[in-house]
Amino acid sequence: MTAWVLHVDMDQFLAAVEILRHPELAGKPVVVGGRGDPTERAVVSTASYEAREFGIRSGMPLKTAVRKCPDAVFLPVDFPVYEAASARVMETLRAHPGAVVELLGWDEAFVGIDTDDPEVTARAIQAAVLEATQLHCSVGIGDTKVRAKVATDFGKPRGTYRLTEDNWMEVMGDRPTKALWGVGPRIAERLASLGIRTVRDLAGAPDEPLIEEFGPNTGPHIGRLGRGAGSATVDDTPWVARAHGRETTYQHNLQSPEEIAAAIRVLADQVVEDIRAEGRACMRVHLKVRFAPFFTASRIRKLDEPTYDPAVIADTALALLAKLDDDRPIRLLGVRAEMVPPEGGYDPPRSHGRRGSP
DNA sequence: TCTGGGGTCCTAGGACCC
DNA sequence: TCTGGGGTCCTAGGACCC
Repeated sequence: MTAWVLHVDMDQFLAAVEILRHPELAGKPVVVGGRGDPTERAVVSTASYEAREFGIRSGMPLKTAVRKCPDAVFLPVDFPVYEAASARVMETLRAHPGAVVELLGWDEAFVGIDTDDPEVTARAIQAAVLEATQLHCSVGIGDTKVRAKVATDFGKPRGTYRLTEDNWMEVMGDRPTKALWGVGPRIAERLASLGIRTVRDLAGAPDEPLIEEFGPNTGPHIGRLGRGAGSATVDDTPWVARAHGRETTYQHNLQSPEEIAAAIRVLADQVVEDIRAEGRACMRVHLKVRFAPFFTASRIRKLDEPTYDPAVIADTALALLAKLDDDRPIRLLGVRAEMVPPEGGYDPPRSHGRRGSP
């Protein structure tokens, strides 16, 4: 028996859930995003495969999507329904004998499992998820988390794919560094400035220039990504939130001090609901503001005393905003409350996009 | 036609103390 | 008159992911 990492990823998750309860939408271009109104300021959360054929992608403004496919069906994001579907999926994964399940998001998880035939296990998991939820998923198989995660894309839709030390370079070597999980456009650009463009370039790069460019922790981490190396340990410790925040893009830019203050109070009230539910007080307030046309700033302030008082959080956010001293119209405001850590701290300290050692 | 909302972690640099 | 290191706390801001 060998220890394997499986990465289970639901196919077109939000769109698939919507099609389940609206079967007449099967086969049609379906776009889930915002309030389902493509004339509003909002973006695509998930596009069905049919919608993707028109060039519609996640993160794209709804207004762009409707131009690409005027006949697409636009639906609002319905969080409670997706949460329920997600819970059934994760339950199913946990029920698989010997599986250790680490959630990565609503619609994906790592599954650690000892097996001689990971493809057979992957197929069994796909069948179990389909039976329990009528939803399809793809499964990446790897000898590390990074390789399993990257492998999933080659298995989509409804398939499996295996990436290990043996075929990593053959499959990934000529691809751009951006194809790696954890390398976004900015890091890809900085790597290119070092002459590193492909995964093979990165895998062969010595640590020193990476450390110089990205720092002592991140530099070697990025190098390891190029090799597909890294942790193979799937950790099922329940995730504990560090912070809760709310942000809103306004359909019309905010201009007057009164409407700005009112908007911040609304956000602070919502944030307090969330941290009360968590039972941990706010110790630091983060303000995020996007001025029109598109300049984003963020500021943080530690509170003298942890608090659940929405007025304190709102006043702190307003003070941070005042300090920015920028009177351009505002198109987005965000208030985030960093919470007091739980007794004994975060254990183990970890996260999804974890960077650095080990 | 401008570009969501929920998160996490990392790096750098200043302030301050010993 | 010039000026060491080490450590911690805090803020600013960047980057990534789903």
